[in-house]
Amino acid sequence: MAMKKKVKARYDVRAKVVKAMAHTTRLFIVDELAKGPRCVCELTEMVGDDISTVSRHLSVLKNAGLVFDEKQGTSVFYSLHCRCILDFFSCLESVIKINAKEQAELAK
Amino acid sequence: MAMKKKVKARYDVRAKVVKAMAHTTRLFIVDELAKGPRCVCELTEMVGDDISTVSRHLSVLKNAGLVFDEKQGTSVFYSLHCRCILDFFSCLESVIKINAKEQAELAK
DNA sequence: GACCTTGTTTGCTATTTTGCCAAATAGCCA
DNA sequence: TGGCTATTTGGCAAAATAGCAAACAAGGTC
Repeated sequence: MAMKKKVKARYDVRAKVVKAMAHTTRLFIVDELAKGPRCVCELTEMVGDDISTVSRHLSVLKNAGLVFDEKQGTSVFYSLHCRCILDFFSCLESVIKINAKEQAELAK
Repeated sequence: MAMKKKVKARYDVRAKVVKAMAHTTRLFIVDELAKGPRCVCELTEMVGDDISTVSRHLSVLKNAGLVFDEKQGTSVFYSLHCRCILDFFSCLESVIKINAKEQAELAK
């Protein structure tokens, strides 16, 4: 009658990862971490939100298994867990480009 | 001081697409549409939610430019706008697999 | 037209997500 | 130890989402 439990569970796992990415700031952070490890205060500086907010975003990403952290002195450096996340961005760009083209088409 | 407007705008556009995918049911729907066009009632049957809920999910996907709809008699068929969305799933699976492996490693 | 069937929209409530501030924690250094 | 810096966590209010049910719309059929 409804989505089977097993099937639902599979999509739940996927959704967890997608949800972790589903925020402007977190997308920015992931992209930034692609360039290398960054500490919370560096990211905070770039993002411009309160440090507690940035820390919270990072914990969301960490919780989804997208990043990991390492303590170095009093700082905490975050890194991408797996560069395959970056494929996301190319997927995204394709979708966005195609939509833009479509939009332009309709505007004619 | 904060993320520059232009940069933020770019990530906002991306986030909109990711957010549209950030739901168990919507991920399921996208995957199902990969197999071909489906009408709302078919999807409703599979998902098991109220038809109004499914309709709303579809409008979210449509609004993000991920799907489009065509009326056929009294039914409305939805289709994937661009198959490149499916690359998302392979990205997701990579991430999930790697995390699972890591988990197993830690459990040792 | 009356009446289905299929979908969309609206109203409403419940839940989740955001993001700031303040308090708590942890590592350094004097 | 005290004080300073970097980060996390708890509390809380505002905003966004989710999902049901009822009202509404649009195509068919008789």
